[in-house]
Amino acid sequence: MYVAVLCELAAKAVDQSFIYHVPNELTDRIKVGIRVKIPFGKRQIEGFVLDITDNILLDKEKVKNIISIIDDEPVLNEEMLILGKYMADNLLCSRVAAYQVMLPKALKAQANTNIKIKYNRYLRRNTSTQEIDNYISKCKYDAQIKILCSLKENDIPIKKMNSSINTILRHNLALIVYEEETRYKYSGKYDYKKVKLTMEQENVSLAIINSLGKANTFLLYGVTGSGKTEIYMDIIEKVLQEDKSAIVLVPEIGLTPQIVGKFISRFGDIISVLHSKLSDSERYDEYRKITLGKSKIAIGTRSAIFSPFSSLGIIIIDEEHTASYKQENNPKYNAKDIAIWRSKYHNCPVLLGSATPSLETMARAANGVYTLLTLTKRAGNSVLPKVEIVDMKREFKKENFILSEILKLKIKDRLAKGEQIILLLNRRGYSSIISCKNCGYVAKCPECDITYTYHKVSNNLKCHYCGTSVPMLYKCPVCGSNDLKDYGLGTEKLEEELKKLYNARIIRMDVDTTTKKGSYQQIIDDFGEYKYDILIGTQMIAKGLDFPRVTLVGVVSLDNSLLIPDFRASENTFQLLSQVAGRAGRSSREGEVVIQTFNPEHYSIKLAERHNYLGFYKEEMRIRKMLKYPPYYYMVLIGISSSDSSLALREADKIVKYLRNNLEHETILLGPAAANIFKVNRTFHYQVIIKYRNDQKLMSCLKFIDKIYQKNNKVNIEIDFNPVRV
DNA sequence: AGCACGCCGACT
DNA sequence: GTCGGCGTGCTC
Repeated sequence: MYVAVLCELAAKAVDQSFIYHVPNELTDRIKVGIRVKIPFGKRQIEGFVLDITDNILLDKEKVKNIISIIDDEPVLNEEMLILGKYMADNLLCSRVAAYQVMLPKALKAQANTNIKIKYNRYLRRNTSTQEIDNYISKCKYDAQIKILCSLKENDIPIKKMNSSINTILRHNLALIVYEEETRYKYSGKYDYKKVKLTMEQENVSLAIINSLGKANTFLLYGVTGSGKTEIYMDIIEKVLQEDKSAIVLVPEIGLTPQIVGKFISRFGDIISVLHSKLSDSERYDEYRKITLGKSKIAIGTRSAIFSPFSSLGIIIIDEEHTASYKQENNPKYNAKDIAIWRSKYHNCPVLLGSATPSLETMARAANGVYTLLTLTKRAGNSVLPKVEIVDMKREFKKENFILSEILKLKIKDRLAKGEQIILLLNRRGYSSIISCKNCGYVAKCPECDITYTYHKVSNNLKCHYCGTSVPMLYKCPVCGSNDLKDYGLGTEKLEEELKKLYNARIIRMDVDTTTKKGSYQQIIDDFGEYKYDILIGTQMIAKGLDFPRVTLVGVVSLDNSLLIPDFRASENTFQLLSQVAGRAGRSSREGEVVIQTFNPEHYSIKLAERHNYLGFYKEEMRIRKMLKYPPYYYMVLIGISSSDSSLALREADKIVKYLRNNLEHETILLGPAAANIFKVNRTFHYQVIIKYRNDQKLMSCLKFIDKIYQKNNKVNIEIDFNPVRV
């Protein structure tokens, strides 16, 4: 017997199967999808068995024996094997990289870890209670009697053996059993009560329930607070009745801790929770619950889309517009695409939910590619908060550099009333942007409508889409002001300012206060328990939070978001504002939102103020069409990097030339241009953007380029299909 | 990826 | 004369 083995090495040079002979004593344990240990050159590595055969074309002298078998049961099932091939072909990643990303660390090839199943030891009754009572009546040891009495009712967990237990075992009254432990324990609240769906919710739910068993993609467009989670659970209940399983993707489980509690309360212990804050052992346990059939529902972040259920009934992607569904390193997959692929494999629907759908998704719904379902009403009787826009240009003249007059007053007012405040400060852009603090003018590339980035070395402004540059500006071309500099305001500075102004309890939440496991939850819990008055944070606090005591949300600086040199800057800003607005006033107390900006007239702000998603969609689509951006055009980004800056640029030029000569004429090529982050760890990054509608030659050209640069160890290239951050 | 082979410069 | 630099090529 011979096997085709895919070795663990992610290098594309070895992304092919290698043939090994299986010694007779191992043949009955070989299955497709298991891992085996193999000799590879002078080394010993692991690999996945892709195929089993008795006939090989290779010279039998050359074929080596496998060393050992690692798994009793396959770690890759048939669906995963096919899906990995699809990913490799469509994302231009190696097959191993595709398989590895599907598996928890404990099951990856050459995991090199010591992640083991944890067993708990129990003492279990092995005879009738009658017989135990008989024994007790004759027994003279209190320790034994105590154990036996509770043994009549329940199994007893055993940490250490002792003579009493040994005696009980010797008399055949009990036996030792081992049970698998799941190390992850949900520690949140269980205050969920099932509610009756409204008419509107009921109709949406029914539309999807009626199409269970068919591969169809739905967009559920529903305003914040319209009770999408209730609908998800209603559908899942039906799916479970049909003995099928469900996957629910959420942007970041830490952001929506309540959802897990709701699901456990309603469905019990048939849930696997999968997210980035789990330890490797916890993740392994949650994953095992799925493969063993103990779990019927997986709730998790991006990679939970690979949950290996044998029979999927529905895939739900909540907050579908979120960028985190796209993996930014290899393999650069989008969980939405994987969801749709799996829905076809399992014949089940995909449900994409959002209050602010991505333009791509909404456009597909508008074209009938996806089925559009709408929720217009907020559940309960809460109303959307009042939004107020503050022009920071005027505030600057009054020397209010951080907080505007009105926001200061409102904070004071809420503190006096014993209500809570959330202040949002966007993460600063990594590149330096030139905008006028006097009139709001922003330096942008006229062709790409992308903010220019200031480059210190060459002292000029560059467009990192098309690569053109203009001289540095010192005077605003609109109002003549000299105040063009980029000012930076961080969460720490804001905290300082607040401490100066108020006697309030302030907590800060950003990347460096939340890296530790559980610290995020701690902050959320503390704020929820009113241990603080003001929560300051980056956009991570915008999502999914639900604090009834919060009545004021202040967006301290919106412009960082608006000015990011990305064609989705407006879309992201609109989504952020809508998200934030949905946070305030979730209870009976009415909420208010104050937005501070230098661009108060910007359409994404104006339309967010009026909670007008469809208006924003229309306006943004018009611009995308004009500038030939997605969803009107598809996009591919080729990143070219090298420690030698001029070599990288030369190769990038070569790539553009090659593509220009080989792609369809209507395909648009932009660049090479300096990437958004030009220099990282002594490597210089350039990028080329391809915009296309229907280019039959594209894939083969990209495969060709990919192959060429595999052999080049001075220049590295990366290909990103439909990038989410450009 | 890693390991060996191989062909040129600076040393005891 | 040798030690070691890292370019190229192979791994069933």
